Amino acid sequence: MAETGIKEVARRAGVSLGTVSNVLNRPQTVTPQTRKRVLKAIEELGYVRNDSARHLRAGRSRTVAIVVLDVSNPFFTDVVRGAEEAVEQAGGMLIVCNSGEDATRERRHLDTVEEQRVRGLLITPIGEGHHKRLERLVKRGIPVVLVDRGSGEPNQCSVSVDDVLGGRLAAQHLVERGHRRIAFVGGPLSIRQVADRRDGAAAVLAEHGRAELQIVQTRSLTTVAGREAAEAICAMPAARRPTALFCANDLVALGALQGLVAGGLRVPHDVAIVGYDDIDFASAATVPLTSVRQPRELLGRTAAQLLLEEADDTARHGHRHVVFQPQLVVRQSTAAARGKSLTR
Amino acid sequence: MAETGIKEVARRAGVSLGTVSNVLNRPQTVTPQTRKRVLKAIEELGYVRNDSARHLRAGRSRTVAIVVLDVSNPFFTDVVRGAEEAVEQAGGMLIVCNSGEDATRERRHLDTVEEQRVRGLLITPIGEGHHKRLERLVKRGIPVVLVDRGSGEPNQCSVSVDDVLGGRLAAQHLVERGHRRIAFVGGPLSIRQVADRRDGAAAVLAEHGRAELQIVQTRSLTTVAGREAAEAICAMPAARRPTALFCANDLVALGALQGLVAGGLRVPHDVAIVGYDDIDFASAATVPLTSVRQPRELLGRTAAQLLLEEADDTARHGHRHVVFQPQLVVRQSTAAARGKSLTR
DNA sequence: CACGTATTGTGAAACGTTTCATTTTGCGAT
DNA sequence: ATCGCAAAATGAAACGTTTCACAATACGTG
Repeated sequence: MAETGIKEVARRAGVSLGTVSNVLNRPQTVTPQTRKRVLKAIEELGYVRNDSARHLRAGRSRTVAIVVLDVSNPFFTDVVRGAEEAVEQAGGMLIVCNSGEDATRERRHLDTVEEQRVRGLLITPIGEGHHKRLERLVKRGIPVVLVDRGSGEPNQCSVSVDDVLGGRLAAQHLVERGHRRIAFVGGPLSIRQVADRRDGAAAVLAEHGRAELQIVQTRSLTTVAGREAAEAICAMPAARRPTALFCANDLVALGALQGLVAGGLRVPHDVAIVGYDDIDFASAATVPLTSVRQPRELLGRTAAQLLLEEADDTARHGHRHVVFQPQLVVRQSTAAARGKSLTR
Repeated sequence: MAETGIKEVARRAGVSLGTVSNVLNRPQTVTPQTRKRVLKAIEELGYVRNDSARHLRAGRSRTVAIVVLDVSNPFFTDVVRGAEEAVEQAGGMLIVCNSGEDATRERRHLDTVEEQRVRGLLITPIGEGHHKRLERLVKRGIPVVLVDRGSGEPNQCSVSVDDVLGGRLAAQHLVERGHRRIAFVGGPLSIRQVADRRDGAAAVLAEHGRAELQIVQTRSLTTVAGREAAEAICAMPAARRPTALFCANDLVALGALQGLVAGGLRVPHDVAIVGYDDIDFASAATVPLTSVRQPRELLGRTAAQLLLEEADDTARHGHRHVVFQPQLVVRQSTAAARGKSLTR
C-alpha cells in the first residue's frame, strides 16, 4: 500500500519537495518547463494530495459543514442546495449533517465538526441549549451562522425568515375566510420556529377578539405526526372541532390532510388547512395546499456567503442578522366553503 | 489562537504524551487514577482532538462518503438516512455529496473524497464512464459500493433493485388495464436505472405484441422536466397521444401529473400515470400515484453495512451483489377509466 | 529478600504536507 | 568577462497525532 507522496513525485521529476508543492499551490512561481515535468510525474504516479496532511500543516480547512433538522424535509434540501452553490463557487466543499431533531445527534455532529476543524458551520439548532457550545466553536476560530433562526447574539451572524409574521399571515388569512375555531398543529415547541409561528397566529386571533388558538402538539414535524394529529382532531365532537388548521410545516400539513380525509372530513369544506414552507409538493397535493412561502435556496446561499465572508476575514467581519419576509400562497386547501357559513 | 494540543494536556496532567494518547485510545491500559487526572486536564483545557493529525498518522479515516444523484429527491434522502443509521451505529460519520446528475460535479466529489482518504465510498454513479475512476479508488484501498445500481464488476459490491423487473411490473399493469399506447417518460438514458426501467417496460409490450413503447426523453429526473414532458404530450394529436405514461421516477410523474392537468387532460380518465420509487408524496398527490416501490432505507443500510464489512477486513471480504425486488403499488392514477373503453 | 513477570508509563519517530529562509541559476547591463 | 539582481529551486522545520520499542514500577512467589 505504498502511498505515493509528494516525495516520490519529486524524485521522479528530479526536483525538490518544495518545488512540487509550489507547482501545486503557486504555479506562477515555477518555470513552465519544470512545471510540466512535475505534472507529468504526478500524472504517471497517479499522485493524489493527502488532504489531512495538507490541512494539518496549513491549519485551515476548505470544508464547511451544515447541520439541519431533517434531511428528508424538502425545505432543508433546498436550503442545502443554496448553501452548496455558494460554497462550491468559492472552491470549498459542503458536508451535510442530519440532526434529525435529536439533541444527542446534534451534539455528536458538533463534536465531529469541531474535531475536523472545519472552515465554518451552518446550523439550524434544535433547542436553545446550544449557546455555550456554539460560543466555544466561535472562540476556537470556527465561524458559526444560524440558519432559519433569528438570533440576538452579537457574535454570530444569522439568516432567518420572520416566523412570527408568517404565523400572522396564516392566521390573518384564516380569519378573513371566516374561521373561528382555529388550531395550530405542530411541535415540539422547543423548536423556535414552531413557537414563533404559533405566537404570530395567536397574536392575530387575540387582536380579533377571537377564541383562543387551540394547540395540537406533535412530537416531530413529519407527515406521520401530522396524520396522528388529524386522527385526534377527527375524534373531537364536531361542535368543538376546529374548522381550520395552521400546520407548523408542509409535511405536517400533508399528513394532516391525509388523516382528515381518511377520517371522513373534507378539505377545505369541513376543515381548511394552511401549511408552511411551500415546498414543491405543497402545490401537488391531493388538495393543493395554501402555504407560507420561504425563500429556501436564498436562505442557504445567503447564510453560506456570510459564513465565507467571516471565515475569509474574521477581523474585519461585522456580524449581521438577515431577516427575509415570508409570503402567503393561497390555494385550494383554504378555498371558501360554498353553502356553509363558518362565521355564524 | 493557541491550539491546545495533546502536549499541553500532558504537561498539565504531569504525564507523558503517550499516556494522554493512551487515555484517548486505549483507556484500559492506564491506571484509573492517572486516567482521571488526564481527563480532568482535558476538560479544563477544553482540548479537542485534531482529526487531521489523527487521521494523518493513523492512516485510516472514520468517515464514509455517499454521492447521490439528487439530494432533493426524497428517494435519495431516504437512502441516505438508511446509510447514516448503519454508519453511525458503527461509530463513523457519513458525509453526503450531491452530484446533481452532473458528471463534472461527480468527478469533483470523487477527487475530494480521494484526497480525504475516506474510509469508503457509497455511490450512485451517473453514466458508465466511472469504471476506471472507481477502480482506482479501490486500488488505493478505498472500498466502493454501488448503490441502486447493479454491477457485474467482480471487485466491488453493489446493492440494487431490479429495475428491469420494475419496468415490467409497471408495463404489465398498464397493459392489463387495457392501454395500448404507452409512453415512457424520463431521461437521460445514460443513467442506467432509467434505461433498465424502460427496457423492462418495452419487453412487456413486445411480448404482448403491442405497439412499441414511445419514449419521451427528459433532460433530468425532476418535476420541472416532468411538467415539460407533459406539455409536449398535451400538444400531440389525440389519436397519437399515449393513454398511459410510465415515468422514470415519482418526481417526473408528479410533474407530468401537474402538466397534464394544466393542459386540460384528466388523470386517469384521459391519461393514466405510473411513477417509480413510491416516495411518501406519491400517495399524497392530487391524484394518488400508482408507483413501483423500492426499499429505500434498506438499500442504504445494506450498502453501508457491506462497505463497512469490507473496510474492516478487506482481505477476507468477498464481494456481493445484493438485488432487491420492487413492488407495484396501485393507486388512483391508473384506476380503470369508467365509461370509456381503451381497448377499443 | 531476590527474582521473574505483568502492568504502566515514556518519548522519539513517523505520517505527508506547507512554509520560508537560503542558495542557486539565469540573464541583461556594463 | 564580470557584476548585480530577480527569478527559481531547495530542503529543513513544523503541524498534532499515533505507535512502538523500551524503561520503570509494582506485585506475587519461592
